[in-house]
Amino acid sequence: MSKGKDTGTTPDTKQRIVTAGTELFRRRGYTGTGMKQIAEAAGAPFGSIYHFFPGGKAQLGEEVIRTSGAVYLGLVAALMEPYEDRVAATGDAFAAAADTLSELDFADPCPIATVAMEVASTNETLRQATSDVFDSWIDGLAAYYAGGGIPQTAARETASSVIALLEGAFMLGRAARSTAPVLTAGKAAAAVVRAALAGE
Amino acid sequence: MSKGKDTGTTPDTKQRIVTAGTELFRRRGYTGTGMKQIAEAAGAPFGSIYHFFPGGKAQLGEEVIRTSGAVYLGLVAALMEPYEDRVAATGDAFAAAADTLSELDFADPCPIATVAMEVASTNETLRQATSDVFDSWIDGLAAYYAGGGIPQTAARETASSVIALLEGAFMLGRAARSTAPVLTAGKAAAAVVRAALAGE
DNA sequence: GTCTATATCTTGATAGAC
DNA sequence: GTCTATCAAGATATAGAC
Repeated sequence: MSKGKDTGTTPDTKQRIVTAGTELFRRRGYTGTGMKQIAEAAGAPFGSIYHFFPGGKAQLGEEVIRTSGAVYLGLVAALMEPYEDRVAATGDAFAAAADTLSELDFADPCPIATVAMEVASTNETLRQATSDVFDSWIDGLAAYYAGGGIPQTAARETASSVIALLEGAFMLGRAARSTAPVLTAGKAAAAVVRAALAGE
Repeated sequence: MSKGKDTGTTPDTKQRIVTAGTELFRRRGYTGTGMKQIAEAAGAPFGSIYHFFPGGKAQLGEEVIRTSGAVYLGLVAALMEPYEDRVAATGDAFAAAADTLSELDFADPCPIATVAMEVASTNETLRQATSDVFDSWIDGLAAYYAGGGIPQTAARETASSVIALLEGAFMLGRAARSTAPVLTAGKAAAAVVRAALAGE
């Protein structure tokens, strides 16, 4: 899975490095995580990181952002699309997110949020990567809302606000070590979707 | 202003250090900012930082969080309380926030958000400080909404969601280098307040 | 209280044996 | 491809002259 052809013999050290990076970044942030910590957590020798990522920390960071972004796009789709009722789906998704938050012991349920804040004004390449990921999520969610009868532009605005609500609620919830802000945001998100369905 | 009695003779190096820390933290984050950078930006000798903050970076970080938290509590109050119409006030506040975002060239308009994400799982003292600040903002905004006729608990939930919406919109806007997510979130926030006023 | 010099540790990254 | 040793530069923090 790491390249075009996979013989099945590779232990895939590279994937373990990406996974370890994802887990550390969401707890300690991008600048707060060292390459040595990642190597150790991945059970990989230090030099292997630079073998697979000659571009160093920035290249690894970008791969972490883009791959976890794609994974979460699929997760959200799988979670919500079974629902016909867009309002109920939105509320339930926030309830599930609240569970995830406490299961992670208040590490960031969003794998790219902390990194996105850190790099927005400091690293143009990584900033663009986080922007692309957020865009893909908004597009996916907008398509789902549009399928429920919300006009295209309104659907995209609704999706943008719902994701903003979720990310902001994660921030408040992590700070307070409480799931309450996320559950409360779920009610607000449902109200936003309801208003959009009613045509503002 | 730095201690109990102020003779007026002090040049107040301490305040310049706190200001420089605030500005750097919102652009480069907590771990991404060095003590040397702060000293240089403050125009203060390096040793002065440890003179005023014997507790080092963590003590400075806490002071930055709590003081800028108090400042922003006052700002928001001054911005919104003149309005009688809670829905219009909320929408206009987001429009003003969008302006600030672009004026800052997409640095974080919220002085503690990036830091809050970084420290939530890594530094209990600083995490508590960010939690206290968010709480104070929610309390202040909740009182304003309650003054408009929203019942106590609903007012606090509304305030929590509005702040989540704002923080999340800042995140999306910074990543995209666009004010659109903030303006869009303003409409959603107005809808949330409107729903609360209508009694859900 | 101001400021410089420095100690100590950790970072990202590289070289090169195997 | 794997792994170790090491580099140069950065970090936080401290000591001590003034």
